[in-house]
Amino acid sequence: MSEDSSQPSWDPLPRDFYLPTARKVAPALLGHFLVRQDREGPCAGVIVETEAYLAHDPSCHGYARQTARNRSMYGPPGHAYVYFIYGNHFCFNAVCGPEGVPEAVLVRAIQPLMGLDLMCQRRKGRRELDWTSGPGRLCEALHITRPLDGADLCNAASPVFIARNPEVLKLRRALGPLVRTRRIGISVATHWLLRFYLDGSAWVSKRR
DNA sequence: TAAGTGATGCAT
DNA sequence: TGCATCACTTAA
Repeated sequence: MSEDSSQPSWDPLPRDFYLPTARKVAPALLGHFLVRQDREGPCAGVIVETEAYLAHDPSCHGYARQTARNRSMYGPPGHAYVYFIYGNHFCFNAVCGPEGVPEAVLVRAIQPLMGLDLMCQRRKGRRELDWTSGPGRLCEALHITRPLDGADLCNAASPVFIARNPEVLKLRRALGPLVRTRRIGISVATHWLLRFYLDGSAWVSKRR
């Protein structure tokens, strides 16, 4: 028995990967793997769309001050920041920058890789392109909810983590070009170019 | 294009 | 306490 779905050989990105500003980390995450494992089994996808939220960015949840909701953003890098929005949806972020500096990368879309049956179930049989093409959609497909807030993304035993793609450059070439645009759904700092995506992926949530 | 959904955070 | 806001999704 070499490897099976119960013992995947994922190699988590190290904590110092998340130490730089989210502006740098957001594009660097493209092509790596978001991995979720729970009682139902493992699920994973290629990260194809991200947005950076910065410490001195008025659209960042941590901009004003630390609160109960954004506490994880102020913690050490390489942990999850998961929040509930619009009464319906969760959004998943990777905390960046040193402890005390509230920065994070919102993962807006992944391209399904494994656990497709689970994603299909959780997304109620919708077409595959709609499973994970949006921040709320991917959280539903991977069953990412508030209890995962603060989870360690640098530990392969964690319920959610990010694994290194050893062929990330090759994959970026295949799914490129890498496009940088304005962020989606915000009302301030709307012109800042902090959204990044791989234009060749059909799972990108919105073009432009 | 707009309604739904409920936690959050700031103003009372 | 009250209420506007919200890093979204779906159905139309």
